[in-house]
Amino acid sequence: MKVITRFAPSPTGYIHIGNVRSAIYPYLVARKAKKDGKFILRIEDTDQARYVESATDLILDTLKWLGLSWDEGPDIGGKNGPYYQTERKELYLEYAKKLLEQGRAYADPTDSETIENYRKEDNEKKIPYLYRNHRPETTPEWKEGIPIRFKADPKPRKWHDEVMGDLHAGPEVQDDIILIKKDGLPTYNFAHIIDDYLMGCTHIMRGVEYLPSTPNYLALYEALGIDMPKIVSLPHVLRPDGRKKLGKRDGAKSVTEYREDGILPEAMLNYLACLGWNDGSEQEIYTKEELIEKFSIDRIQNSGARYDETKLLWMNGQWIRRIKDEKGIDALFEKTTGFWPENAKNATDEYRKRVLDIIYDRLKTLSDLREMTTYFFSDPKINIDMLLNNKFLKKLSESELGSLLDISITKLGSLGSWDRNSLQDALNALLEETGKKPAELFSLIRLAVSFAPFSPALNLTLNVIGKEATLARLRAVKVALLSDGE
RNA sequence: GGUUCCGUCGUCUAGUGGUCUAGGACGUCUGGUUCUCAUCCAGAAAAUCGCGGGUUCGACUCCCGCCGGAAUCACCA
Repeated sequence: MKVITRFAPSPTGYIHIGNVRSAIYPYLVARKAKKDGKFILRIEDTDQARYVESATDLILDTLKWLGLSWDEGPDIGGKNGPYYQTERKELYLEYAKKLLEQGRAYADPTDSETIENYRKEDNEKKIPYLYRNHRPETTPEWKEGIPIRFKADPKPRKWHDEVMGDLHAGPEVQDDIILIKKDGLPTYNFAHIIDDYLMGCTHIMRGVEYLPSTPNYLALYEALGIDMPKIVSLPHVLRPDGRKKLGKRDGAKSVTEYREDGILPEAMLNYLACLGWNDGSEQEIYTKEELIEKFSIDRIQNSGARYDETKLLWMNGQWIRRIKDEKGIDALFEKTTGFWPENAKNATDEYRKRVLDIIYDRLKTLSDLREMTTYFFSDPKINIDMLLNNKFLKKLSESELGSLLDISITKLGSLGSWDRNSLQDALNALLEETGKKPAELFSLIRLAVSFAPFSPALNLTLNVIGKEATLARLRAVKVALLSDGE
């Protein structure tokens, strides 16, 4: 059984999280069918007014980042090309002419002003606006510059939707839709039907917003003598704060914006795939391969799902840890390029890996690296107030803090080996020597060395910072403390 | 307004007539992991299954009505 799916975006801008799922799901379905599956990418650029030059590249880039691949498309070609609808203009015309000959379509010379009036009149009369009620009595021979309209065959229609189940609609939603526009290009309504047929698509997966137009498509299939493909309506991704469909106007970010924010493509794919789909098990984290293996259309949810960034963030953290734990620090490190703080630019990869190794399990996004790791790469700005206001340290006097620093400097300075274990032993010994609680002594050293709100375990932090830098920083704080007291 | 779709914890969801005094995950809260933040672990709170009728010995699950929400009604896709 062949399974041919497609993603058919229009190049009007970036792909946002509200609509990538209509690329992910068909991809998954095609790949699940293995050798029998094919995923086609088609660019629906028939709207000249909204066309954005760079949009196609942006779309391709987004899909690639997510790890999606296609078997035919604008960049790689294929036997069903071309894959830009504007380049298929003659094809649509051919089929439109066929309908014209059959008397199932007509050239409509009515100007847009008149049409607008029809609409207004009907609205005032509170009757549903249907163009077929205003169908011109005589229509001219078709020639370029005149739109072609379908001649509707309104009747009750029933069909099956793989997600929504058995659906039906009455004649009141079927109308004389435009097939070919004045500019000679087809409308989406017509073009997609011809393309899907010619390209052999077996499943039409798209957002539910097309569901109300389906009766018109049914009529078109009928008139064209085309077997109807499987219709798979995908529920909307909803705004986090309400039940409305998420769109660019609601601030839906582009998928690639998340890449810049340090979201892993694995996490994005995982989150999006599971927003409105699950395999019935309690699994939450899925690799792309698992998704392909387990995905099934009949388990797609039929109600909309709110987009919840918190869960995405959680999932991203899970993926960061998973990559490190399963593939090692090098695999994670490769993904951190571009996310390091400015002052890390002269550090070696080796050093950065050591930093990553002790900090990775507190990352939610890769870009957290920028804020969380600066003190590993250069001496932090000394902030005595931060020390004095710390909830554990404010009980101690400045001279007491000073002598604690002295003892620490001496102890750590005499340390022969600077490895993690020796450091931990030394810190424990210091605890005993000073009689202080870890909360006090460790907070002091940690802050003196990092002046950061948080850091990894103290011995690990000192280990990476190194003996020389650690001692220098402690001494500098000691000096600053003295001058502060004067 | 017409048409169509949807309706289980705050959110994503499991659930296909009895095992549901409704399970999991995120989030929230509490406790633990020698400092912090996070991870991790343990635990808690959180859904009268939109409402009202029916069918049935029994309904979240089937039927009807209602209510609420959404989508769509372009020479845009």
